[in-house]
Amino acid sequence: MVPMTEPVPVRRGPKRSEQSRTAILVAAFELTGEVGYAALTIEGIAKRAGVGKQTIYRWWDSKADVLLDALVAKADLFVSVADRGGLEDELRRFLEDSFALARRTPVADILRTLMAEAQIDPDFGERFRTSFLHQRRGALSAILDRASARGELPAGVSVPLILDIVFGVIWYRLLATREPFDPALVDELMMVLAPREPATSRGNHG
Amino acid sequence: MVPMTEPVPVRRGPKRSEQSRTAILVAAFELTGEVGYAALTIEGIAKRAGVGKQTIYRWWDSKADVLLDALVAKADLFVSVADRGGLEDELRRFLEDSFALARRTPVADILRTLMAEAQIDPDFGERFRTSFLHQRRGALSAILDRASARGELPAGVSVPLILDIVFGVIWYRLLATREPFDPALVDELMMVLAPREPATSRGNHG
Amino acid sequence: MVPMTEPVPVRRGPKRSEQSRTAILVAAFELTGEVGYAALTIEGIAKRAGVGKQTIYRWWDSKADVLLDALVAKADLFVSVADRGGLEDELRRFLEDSFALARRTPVADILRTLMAEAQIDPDFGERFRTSFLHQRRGALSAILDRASARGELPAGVSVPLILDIVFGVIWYRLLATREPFDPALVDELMMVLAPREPATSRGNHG
Amino acid sequence: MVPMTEPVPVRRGPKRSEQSRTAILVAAFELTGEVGYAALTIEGIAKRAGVGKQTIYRWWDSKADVLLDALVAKADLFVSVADRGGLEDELRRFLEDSFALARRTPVADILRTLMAEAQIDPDFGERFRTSFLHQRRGALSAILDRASARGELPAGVSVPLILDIVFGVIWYRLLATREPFDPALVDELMMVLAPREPATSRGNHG
DNA sequence: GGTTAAACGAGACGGTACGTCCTGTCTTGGC
DNA sequence: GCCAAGACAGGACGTACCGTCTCGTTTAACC
Repeated sequence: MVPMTEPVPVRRGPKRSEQSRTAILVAAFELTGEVGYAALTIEGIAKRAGVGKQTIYRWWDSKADVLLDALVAKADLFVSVADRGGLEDELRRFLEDSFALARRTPVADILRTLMAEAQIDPDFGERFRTSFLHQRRGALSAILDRASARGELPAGVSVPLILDIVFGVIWYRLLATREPFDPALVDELMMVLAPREPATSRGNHG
Repeated sequence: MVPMTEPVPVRRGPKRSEQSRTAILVAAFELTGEVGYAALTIEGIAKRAGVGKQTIYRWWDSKADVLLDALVAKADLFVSVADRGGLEDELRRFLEDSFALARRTPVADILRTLMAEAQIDPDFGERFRTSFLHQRRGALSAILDRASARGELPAGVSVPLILDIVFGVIWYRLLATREPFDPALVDELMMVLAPREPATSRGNHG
Repeated sequence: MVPMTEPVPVRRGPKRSEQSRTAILVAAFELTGEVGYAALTIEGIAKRAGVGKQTIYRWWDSKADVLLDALVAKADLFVSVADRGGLEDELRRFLEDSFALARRTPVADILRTLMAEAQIDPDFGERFRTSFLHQRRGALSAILDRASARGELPAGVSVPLILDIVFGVIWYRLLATREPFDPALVDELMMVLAPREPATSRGNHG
Repeated sequence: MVPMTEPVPVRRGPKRSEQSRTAILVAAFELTGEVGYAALTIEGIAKRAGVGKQTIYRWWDSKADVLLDALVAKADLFVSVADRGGLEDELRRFLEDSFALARRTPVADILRTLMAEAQIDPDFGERFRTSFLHQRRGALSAILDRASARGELPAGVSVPLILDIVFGVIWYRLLATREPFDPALVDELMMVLAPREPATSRGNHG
């Protein structure tokens, strides 16, 4: 018997055009900025990118997916997660990086948009949650798990709760109040989530 | 001197049809449940309600505005804010009521949808924020201001921060994690926001 | 037997407002000139006339009927029919008057429009034919009948044929060629319809 | 030097669908017969033809243009113009053919409608005149020019006048009197337009 | 002089069609 | 076989009018 080789996909013809892909992402990014997501259309992207509509439909499921790719391609979404030896340092750094990201207007706009679309289009919601939100949550989770192992977390405050609070506050600001991401907010959050224990007792609020 | 009467706009002609208004709200509510917001159309609402499209356009700016009205008309959105003498009681009650609301599937679905639309349609966003979100925030704010006056708030934790945390956590669950509003979460939140000070030690939560 | 009196409609309440009627006719006339018949609407007439739509619907069946009334009210549609003793004189006079009428731009425009609407709206067509076209035809018919009695008509040329030719040529110019109603055309028509018999032989065209 | 080739518009993409075009013309024709021109709508044509509205708007300017195409496609609008050696024969043949055409109900109905629409929609009017009326006029004009060259026309009767009379009578019957196109009318018209010279007197050019 | 009914300006209403826009699919010809 | 171009069926958009129907006011005729 002949050993099975892998079924060889028989791909003939040209490979995916990187040039088209890039043009599409750029067009989507720019158009969102210019006309807003509501007025963003596949046709508009195609025309701006000098591309056939089919080329977009071939590789993405929706305009939100294009935008998600565009966001990742365009913006450096780095947030520090490195082990710096203590919750204080690491959490503060995470918050500062996250706030800095949320202050970059086009990034914030697209995040808002994607979170919105995730509510309206359930399929995209699934993709957005698993490919983006879970990943973000995992990053902070790593920091907090280390802190938990070190016994740095306040009693009664679980890791999931802190995740909910941190991301909750960030997204709530983005989506609801739209107030600026003031650095002072980092301090306030630190106070609640990683209170520095005074020598004698905590909670001493005169 | 004769007291000025208001200039009387002399409205002649037929009055707004309450019957049509109700039929539209019901239709919008039902259709959202049946086909989802993405497939909800003004035309569909009009047809279901047995109403001309113009009658919808005459009184609402968008399908999201219809849905917002429908939510308010349909759901009892009551959340307790009464002065019960102490933060502990009042905040817990507020959280429990809010969670209960967020557990009612159609209510949660419409809240998600409206928050999403608020991101995509800036005009509706403005209306949603001022007519709905601000009001909710004001309710909790009243509780917290009273508590602040009583000196019940932990040191370093401002009222706005608590507002952000409470609503942040609620909306983050609704929009992002979609995890159930477990009653235990109330306890956890209370622990962080209104820690019961035991006389001797911290974290003693019996 | 008691003689039948008319059934007495027992009309109480206000009489038809002549002011409204006039305002409507004027508005219809003006608007037709300004925006054209295609863009003429009952609503537009009502608004321009400062009148409720119902007032128009109460007294007219269609915008074409309003326009027909407006035409009659506005334009002096007199065409000479008087017995002048000979076909030559009378027919020439009739043609000249008719041409003069057809040269008055707004009159021609409205005639075109009404003839057009008569094709498209069969009910109005019926009214237009009986209340307007028949009357015109009757006028010329009177002239020709007199001429026929005097033996002035060329052999083999019946009255109905002349009616068809005269009105045919006029309407064809109005509707199809839109060429000016040149006075020379009167002469040409006279030549065909009422050739002046030279003493000796007919058809003597030197 | 290389001869310039035409710039070659490089038409890529699908060609116009003949199937859709035909379905549209048939639907327009049928619907006009069934519900009348006033109730004919682009939407109705599209639905009946199983076609998107855009496909109609892409290729035609108005429902009247569709109908004009439908008329040309559906009806054999042939009218004899051949040189038969004498005005008598040729004109009689032209009249008989034209009358026959005007007796075919759907043809007459559509002609009426198009002439009407030409009055109401000036743009269509222009197209109708140049693409249809001029052509008809040209046909008869050819006959008459030949006759004129042969000296067969009665003195004082110009070619344009005959054109006006012939088409005037036909259209006037179609639009105004709606009386049947009786064959006797041909004889009457011949008598006026091409009088057979009695044996004795002049003009006898047999 | 009070009653009653019609005509009125205004405009909300259920509808229908408009002409535009975009969807996602399909077709063509070039590379 | 991917691609740009773009025609296609479909369907919603938001607008404009249709003709009907209140509404409250004004104006006669009748009692």
